[in-house]
Amino acid sequence: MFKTEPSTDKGEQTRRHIFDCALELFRENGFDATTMQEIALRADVAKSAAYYYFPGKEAIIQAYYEAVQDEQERVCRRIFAGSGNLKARLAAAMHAKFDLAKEDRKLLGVVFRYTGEPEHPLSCLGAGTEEIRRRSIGVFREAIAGERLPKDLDQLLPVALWSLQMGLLILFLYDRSEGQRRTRRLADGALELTLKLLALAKLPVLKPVRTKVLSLLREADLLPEG
Amino acid sequence: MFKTEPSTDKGEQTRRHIFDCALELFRENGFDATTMQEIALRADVAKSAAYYYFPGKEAIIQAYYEAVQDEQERVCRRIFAGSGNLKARLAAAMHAKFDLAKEDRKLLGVVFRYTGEPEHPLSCLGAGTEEIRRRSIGVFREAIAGERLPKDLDQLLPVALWSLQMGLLILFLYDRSEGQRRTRRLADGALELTLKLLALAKLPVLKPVRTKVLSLLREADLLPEG
DNA sequence: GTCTATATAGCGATAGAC
DNA sequence: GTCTATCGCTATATAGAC
Repeated sequence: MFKTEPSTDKGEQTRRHIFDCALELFRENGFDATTMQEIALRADVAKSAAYYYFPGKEAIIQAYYEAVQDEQERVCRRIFAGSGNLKARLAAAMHAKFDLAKEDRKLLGVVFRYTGEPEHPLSCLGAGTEEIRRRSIGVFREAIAGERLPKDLDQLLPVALWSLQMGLLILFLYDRSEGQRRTRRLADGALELTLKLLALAKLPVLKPVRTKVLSLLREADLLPEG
Repeated sequence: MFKTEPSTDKGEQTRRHIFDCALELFRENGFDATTMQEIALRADVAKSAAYYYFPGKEAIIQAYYEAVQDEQERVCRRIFAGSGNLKARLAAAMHAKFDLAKEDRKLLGVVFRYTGEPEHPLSCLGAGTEEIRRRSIGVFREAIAGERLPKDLDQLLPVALWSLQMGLLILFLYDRSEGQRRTRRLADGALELTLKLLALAKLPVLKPVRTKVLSLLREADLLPEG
């Protein structure tokens, strides 16, 4: 990956300090309007010190997204330990990320900047972000862990829910309703629908459809273990 | 929009010439590796002449995407005039864009660069690209024009098909199979499934689901005429 | 390993020529 | 309206100091 993990205490502190200052500036003036120069200035280090820890501004955003992911996992693990209700667990996973990102919607948008560029190390669907994506999908895997589903659905659901979350995150960024309640309602509705479809998927009429969907996705290499 | 429409013949020629040279360079060296300086150099104009016609490199990509859209419409109109088969029309619309972009997959990725930034003029979901998006959806509207569907589905389908196309386009960029046949098969399968679901949507069992989906999307402002 | 000083090259804005 | 010359600012690589 991209990170230059500092190996000393002092380095760790400097890195953290640069990171904090950068986020401050991003929040004050926006991502594009902030320069590495300004970040270094506020952190009281030379510009090249900032580059030593982060290859560029985008790497700082990536670190920010990883922090959000850490926090989501912490929150979800606590909730999953308590509740046995599937719908509540899924809703918690979805809304946790919204809650964490709601003050930083402009920053979050940058995470999607290289979605269309497979080779870019920061492409949110590319090889460079595989680990964080695996963790992000893992949250949903844990959410449905107790459900005893057929094996194919057990593979399909976490990826499907993660895709849903990514799509909703984009809508979230465009949602100008207060507290983004429009997107939150859509998320709730989509989850309800997912659960309904999950039940329907077992009906005889829909059996061929279910098989078709799964084989299509498998062929397109969109499911784990090809 | 972003365009500086030249009003003289000479201006139109210069613009076109800069555009052609830029595309050449993008194809040779990639988008990010190409500078406005180099573009101007190849086009035999001053750098600021390039900036006079295009506010930046991204604007050139936007113009490229508009050219692709023009061509897709031309191709589709010809096909739609001939064939009455719904599935063939939809497949034609999907594959037309793939065919046009297949040599320029790296360039196309840049079109998605500002997807997560609503205010950016080049955000492919933002206000600045509304016209081209309307046209892109319109292709699917024309494809289903002869179908006499219930009014709600008539509104839903074009937007749904356009979303499908956008999603498939991203997979298309990541698809390293020869001729991107993996994505093309997925597209065919997804269309088949869509038509199947369209038929199923009329079954009594699924009536509440259909209503739910439509009201959800309407609430989230994802359908025309709110 | 941590960080600074320095150097090159591109971006994009401006004033103004034609 | 079309285009040029020029300028200040930024990104980022490199050599090397501590």
